[in-house]
Amino acid sequence: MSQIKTMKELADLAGVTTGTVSRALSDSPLISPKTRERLQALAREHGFKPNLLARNLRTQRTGAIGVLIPLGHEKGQHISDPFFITMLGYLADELTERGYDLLLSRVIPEDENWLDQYVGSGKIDGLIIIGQSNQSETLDEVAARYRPMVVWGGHAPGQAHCTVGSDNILGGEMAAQHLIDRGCQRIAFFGDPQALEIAQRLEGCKRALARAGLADKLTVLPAHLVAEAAHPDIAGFLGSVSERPQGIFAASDVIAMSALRALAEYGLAVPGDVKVVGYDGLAIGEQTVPRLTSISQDLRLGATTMVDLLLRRIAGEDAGSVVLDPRLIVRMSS
Amino acid sequence: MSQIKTMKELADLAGVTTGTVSRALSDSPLISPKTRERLQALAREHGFKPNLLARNLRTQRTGAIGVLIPLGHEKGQHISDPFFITMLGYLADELTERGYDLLLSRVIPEDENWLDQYVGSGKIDGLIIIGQSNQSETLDEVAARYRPMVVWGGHAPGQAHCTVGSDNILGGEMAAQHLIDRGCQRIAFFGDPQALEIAQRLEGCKRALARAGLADKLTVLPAHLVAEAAHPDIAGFLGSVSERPQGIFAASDVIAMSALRALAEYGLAVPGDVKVVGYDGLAIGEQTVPRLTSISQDLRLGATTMVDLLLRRIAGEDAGSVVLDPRLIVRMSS
DNA sequence: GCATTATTTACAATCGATTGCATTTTTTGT
DNA sequence: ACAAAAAATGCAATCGATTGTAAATAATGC
Repeated sequence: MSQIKTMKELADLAGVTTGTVSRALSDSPLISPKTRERLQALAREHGFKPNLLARNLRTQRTGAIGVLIPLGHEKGQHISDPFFITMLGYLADELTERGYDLLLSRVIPEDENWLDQYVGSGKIDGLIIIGQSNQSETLDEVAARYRPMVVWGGHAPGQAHCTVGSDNILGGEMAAQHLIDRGCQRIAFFGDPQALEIAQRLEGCKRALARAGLADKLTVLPAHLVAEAAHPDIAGFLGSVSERPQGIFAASDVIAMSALRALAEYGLAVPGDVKVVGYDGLAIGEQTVPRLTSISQDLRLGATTMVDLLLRRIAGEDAGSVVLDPRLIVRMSS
Repeated sequence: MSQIKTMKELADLAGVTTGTVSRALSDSPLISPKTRERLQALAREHGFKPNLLARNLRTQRTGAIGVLIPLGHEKGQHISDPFFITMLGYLADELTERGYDLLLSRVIPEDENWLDQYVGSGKIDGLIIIGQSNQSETLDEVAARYRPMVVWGGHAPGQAHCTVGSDNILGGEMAAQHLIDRGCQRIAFFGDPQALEIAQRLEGCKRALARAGLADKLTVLPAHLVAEAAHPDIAGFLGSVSERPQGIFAASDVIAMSALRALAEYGLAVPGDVKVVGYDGLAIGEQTVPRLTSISQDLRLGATTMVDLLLRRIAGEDAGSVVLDPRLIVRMSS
């Protein structure tokens, strides 16, 4: 049995034209059930798979969604970052469920118009960007002319691009309030407020502290987001402060894990000596010792929502930003 | 300035034909420097990006490499598994560096000929598969007719598909020998030997134990690969065994992390009461408490090697399997 | 200055499928 | 059995680029 590569070959073999084959294989009602089945059987028998490029060129859709992270302020951050990776996994599940493929490309931050590499190249039907980093202006600018784009991150008033993310201010407030409830007075915030989301979490943290009259007890350590880079930041901090914090609010679970490790190295008990709260609610927090208390963002819901919005925008609808509720997950570290 | 979408438009604007534009933009020597620069400037000015689908259809290459995991024996395993994700990150880095995109699609294990979804659909130039699971036969079969395919995993004699992976038998031997060197007698192996790689690691483990005359001291627990599923397996095991093992060799770092957690819950000190060695050498092992001793597979090198082999196979060369050296990384858990 | 060669550019086929419209075949009504 | 309506198929343009070949223009030699 010769291998059938194109519709033309299959059509010749069956004594019909490619048009008929095309319709038969796509279950068009214009075709008689008899020939439809005959052609489908023939296609199956010869293992014929239509060339998707040709189909896509004709139908003007690719069936692929681009996913990327802009790493503006944090060069060292790798695609293998747990948060990104978790989100990527959910997106992959969600997109494939809906018949889309996921096209992952690395962003070269040096390139001025990095977004245009994707947009308009015809390779993707839409774009999901994970994390704004410090690229909000670029995103706003592109959003003006490219509609099918959804961004994971913080939502700020006046923002032109469509975002999905948790209420970072509320989440920050919840984390700080939890530490306060647990009896902490001196609180340290680990995270670099250059990124919008982290700035918002810090903002919420400050609000809770102010309400409790503890505004002057806050220390902010602009720790890196990458685990390897965060650890020395944190170890250095713990070694140098005169008054050890009673509670640590880490702006991400990855930072929190570095904090747990550094604390263990200093012989400090968690939650006995120091209580720790992370942010993200990653699965990895279940595996730390002690298991990590965290402000959970429902990333699965986040992924679903992003895909939802994106498909609606692809369909021409003008779907707007969504803010999700953060949730406190109390485990063993607080 | 109107938006130029196609070459035809640009050609009309410049008063030439699409052929000329095409050659000008691809720096063909058939074009005069003068018109080349004029057209390139015009293209830049109007932000023209050629449609990649059309190009790909014509040139018969897509510039994308498919990446997938077959999850034959472990349905619950998710794309967000740390090992897969780490490998994915390296692959993404490596592929994009060489100008390829990475197309990630989920595999539906129910579908009989899942591989044909990719192969021959014209969407990808080559395929990288991470982990053989229990699908070795399928892979062999497809490898016979589809050349540009490379698989991460164990290499077995008589295997038709091209693999890259560490020497799992040697790695298993190293892990067990390390535990023996540390004074362990009773050793437990955590991992399900259904998968080829894990079976090989167990084999190496057995060899080392036999050499030390400890062959009868081995217990095998076929723990799941997924962290959430592995934990109950392990906790149950620790709760039920009469003689607690002195050393644990976990077939993956993810399993090892579950073990660390379970041990902590049972009040057992690591490495005091029980010593633990993982496999993979994932970055996450740096963040556990205590930091995890592991048999490291150089995943970055692995990714580079896979891409190398794949591109050579795409070029028609008949590149064969590669076995990498495992390396023992001693941290704090042993 | 004219024939000849070297450069440039235009023309048109091609990649492999989809789809509106024309045409043929089948079915229905009477 | 024949006209009219309905269903099935064929025809050919199309998506947007690439590329071999032919044609037009410019450069060279004598």
